[in-house]
Amino acid sequence: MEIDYRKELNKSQYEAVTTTEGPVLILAGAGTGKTRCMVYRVAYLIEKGVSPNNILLLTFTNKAANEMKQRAADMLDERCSQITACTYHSFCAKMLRKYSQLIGIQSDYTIIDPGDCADIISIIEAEHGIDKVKDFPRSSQLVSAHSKALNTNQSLEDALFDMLGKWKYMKIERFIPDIKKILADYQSYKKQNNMMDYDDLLINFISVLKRNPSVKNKLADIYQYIMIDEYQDSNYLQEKIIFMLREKNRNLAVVGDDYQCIYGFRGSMVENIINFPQKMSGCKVVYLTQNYRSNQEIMDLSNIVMKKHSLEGFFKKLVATHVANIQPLLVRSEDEGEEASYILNKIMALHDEEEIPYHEICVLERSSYHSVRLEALLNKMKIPYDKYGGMKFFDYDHIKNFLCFLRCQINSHDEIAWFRLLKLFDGIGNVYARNIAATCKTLGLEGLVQHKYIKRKFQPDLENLKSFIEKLNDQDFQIELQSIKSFYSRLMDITLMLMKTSEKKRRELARANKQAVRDFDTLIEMADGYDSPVTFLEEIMLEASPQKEEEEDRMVISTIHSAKGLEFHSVFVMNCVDTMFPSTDKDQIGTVEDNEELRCFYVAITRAKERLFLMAPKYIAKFGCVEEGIISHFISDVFQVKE
DNA sequence: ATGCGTTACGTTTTT
DNA sequence: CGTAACGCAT
Repeated sequence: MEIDYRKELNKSQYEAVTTTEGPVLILAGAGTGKTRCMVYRVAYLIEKGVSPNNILLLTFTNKAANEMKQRAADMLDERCSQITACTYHSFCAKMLRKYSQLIGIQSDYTIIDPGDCADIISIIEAEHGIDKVKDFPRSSQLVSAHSKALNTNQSLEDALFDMLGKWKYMKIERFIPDIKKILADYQSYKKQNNMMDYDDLLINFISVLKRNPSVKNKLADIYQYIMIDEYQDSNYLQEKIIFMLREKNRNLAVVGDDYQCIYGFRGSMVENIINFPQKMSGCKVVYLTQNYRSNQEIMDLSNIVMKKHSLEGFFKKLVATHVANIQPLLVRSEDEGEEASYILNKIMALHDEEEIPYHEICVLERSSYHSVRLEALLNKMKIPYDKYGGMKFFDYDHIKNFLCFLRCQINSHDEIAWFRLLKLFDGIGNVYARNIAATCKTLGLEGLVQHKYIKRKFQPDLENLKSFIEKLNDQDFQIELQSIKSFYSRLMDITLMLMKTSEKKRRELARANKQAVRDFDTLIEMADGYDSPVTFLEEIMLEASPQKEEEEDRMVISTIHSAKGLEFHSVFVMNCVDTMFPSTDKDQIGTVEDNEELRCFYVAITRAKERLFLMAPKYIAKFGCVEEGIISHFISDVFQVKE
């Protein structure tokens, strides 16, 4: 099928799509057809005769990558789905499965998530005997400071300072040498145990490229055309990778919008996109400013807010295609309860009277707990919704524990997985678990029967566990998952029985257990199509959400961070009051944090196509107390307040 | 050393 | 209001 690019794209989009040689920066404001450009670009390259094998498309989530591949394939043909399209992390993971031996790492390494990292740090702290020192930062804090330092090329001290603030940093400053020692041990622990955290995927791939020019050249030759989505959110390490692959051939298209850089806390650097033209000589810059998404009223609001408050970046004034004669609304409800019921009623009105399908309605929130009241109402009224952001499926303890059964089966020396599993048994707490896990680290399964607490009452349980895991090895993957489900749920029942707590708590726990078992079924469904735990675990670690069934018409509740790239007929933005959204207040105007909040606000309002409701309760609950809700300083001077 | 009950304390966002 | 660190009794 022939595609008429000139007809289907506007002038700047056409330029963005057809500039295939050399570096190009595509500055695409919200709703200006960024994704469309990427999809057409893939099709264009392939139609021009470029082999799919030579195209690399890096996106922010693997979901986005798959969608773009699919759209290009639907438009042109199946060849489009043969391109390499994934996140930086998945790409590095794939490359390391091939090349990690070159830097002395086995290729069957395990990917660990920040929770596992924190567990490792705790174990190391215990070895050093500093697990009970007062004021010592929590292991999860050390993990994120360490990660931030690496991703931003900062010193550990600076990263900790940024994270904790001056006051708290002073309290922990004296621990810096200890922290550095722990982190050094942490690095060697991972190496010894054949593990990589998210940052290692990037860092180790960089060292492969650095130490092996032949590999670098080979990959540069394979991936002749590289495209990167959401470039404003790339960080120091990610840019480094791309620049290394682009030393010779410079066919690199980066797409993004500096106004939408909202991952600074994770090391994203707006400077990467802002300075891209300077860094890549001969770079062409294409501006996309024609907005196809929102009505002019919504565009006016976003233009005015950015003009008033934005401190840096390329100023872009976006133009809409149509006027709606409906203004965005600022809703001043009494409190958060009324905010929730206002949203609920409006949703029902939109759906029932204006016939807006649920999936065209979205509630956005700065933080994922803001919607608890609303969710209760939606459940009560049986309005179906999906929730994006916040706690993810694979972050839940029962899911992680479930996966630890698999991990122990695959690698019976996986200390971290043993540590988690052992704590499930009655009578085993942190200390016993740590020590027995350490034994398993060296002895594997035998560790369960050769540790130093062999006479304790939990020993029969451990022997049971041992034979259970041994049996797993002979089973088909699906059957294996079923066995784990029944083993683990029985374990949960027994633990509940042995507990001596109030009837209230007991009922609560029983309900949680039931939910857990339902989640296991979801997990088992997700594993359908995989025939081994190894590949399943890898995919899971890098894209942590179960795919939902498409049929039902469901509305969306999402954090703003997880709503990137999405659009809806009607959008509600919750809690537009200082300290909630933005999380900063008037006193912080001019700080980097405040500016990131502004960009976050920009992302939020530009998700709306037609209707936009900015919610601002007059009173908000804080730590159980009530506080006045002060209208977000980004909009207080823009809106006349409607009561 | 564990596990329960008490108090203090603090709020993001995620590959 | 909910969670996490702390202290006391097993």
